[in-house]
Amino acid sequence: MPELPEAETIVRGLRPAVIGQRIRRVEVLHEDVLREPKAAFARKLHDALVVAVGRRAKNVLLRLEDRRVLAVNLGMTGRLLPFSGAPDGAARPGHPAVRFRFESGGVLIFDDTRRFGTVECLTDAEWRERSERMGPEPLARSYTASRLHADLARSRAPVRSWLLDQRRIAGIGNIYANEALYLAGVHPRRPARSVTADEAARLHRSIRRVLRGAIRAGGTTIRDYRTAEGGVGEYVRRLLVYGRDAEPCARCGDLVRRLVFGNRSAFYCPTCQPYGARSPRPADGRSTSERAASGPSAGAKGAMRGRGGRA
DNA sequence: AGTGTATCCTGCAGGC
DNA sequence: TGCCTGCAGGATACAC
Repeated sequence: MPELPEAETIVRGLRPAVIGQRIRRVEVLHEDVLREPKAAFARKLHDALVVAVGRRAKNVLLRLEDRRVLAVNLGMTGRLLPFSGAPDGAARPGHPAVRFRFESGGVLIFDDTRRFGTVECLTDAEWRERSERMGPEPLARSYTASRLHADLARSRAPVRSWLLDQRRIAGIGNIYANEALYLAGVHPRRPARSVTADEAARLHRSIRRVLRGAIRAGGTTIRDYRTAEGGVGEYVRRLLVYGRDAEPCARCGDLVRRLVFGNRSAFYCPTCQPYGARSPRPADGRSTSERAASGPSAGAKGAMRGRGGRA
């Protein structure tokens, strides 16, 4: 999906288009992105005024009157596309799921090819309960390296799986987890609690650096993600390991490898991210799930189709 | 507590 | 050309 930087980019682009707009009508074209019957959902939103737009983790939040929240989780392929009136040719909705029609004549479309995304209208209390179940925001001032280290110490999960767990840290997905681990020199399969204080400090820095850099670049477009203005995310050109199976590491020239665990691909450089000081990779990792460096995966190559060159 | 697997869904690339 | 397989930025639920 859209991870934290993509959600943040959408939020920034959406603000001028939707703040101050009053929803006149809601049209649900695919009910499976809702968590309640469409009639009830549409009734809640009738005549609601959008007062602010924000983000929590990977969720885009349209704040309404009465402290209610329209919470949008973009899933893998969700997009929020505002149109002021006449359709311009930027990013045409190919799979509209929900259309919000404003009093002004403008329209906001939640478009989602795979429909893994969700759109919910929550009360202040419902939203707060939801938010409390999510981990800390990695870009918050209060999120320190020592906090990260202390939290990592409580889990035996592989550190890449740990970073993807929204209850532990919010907003990180597979792309930025892999990039941050690469920059920190930490093998993705290392048990979270084996990460030392020094490594946690490096990881803390690299997480922030990657997320901030991606926000500045407008996110990462592999295929479906678009900014609210319909543009692509340029961070795709700065990716150092994600999707680069069998390509040379930018730092040492060794070949980037792909591992599969936790049902997701992990990309790493075996030289820059040794599993341990003594054994360069998990003792049993190679025979089970590690792919030969000479066999780039069809899926990873396919996912990276059409992107630009290395930065 | 973790892992592997399956589920929701569509589109696309690669192999044959 | 077509058919089949596997993969994809996410989240969750299940059995082991």
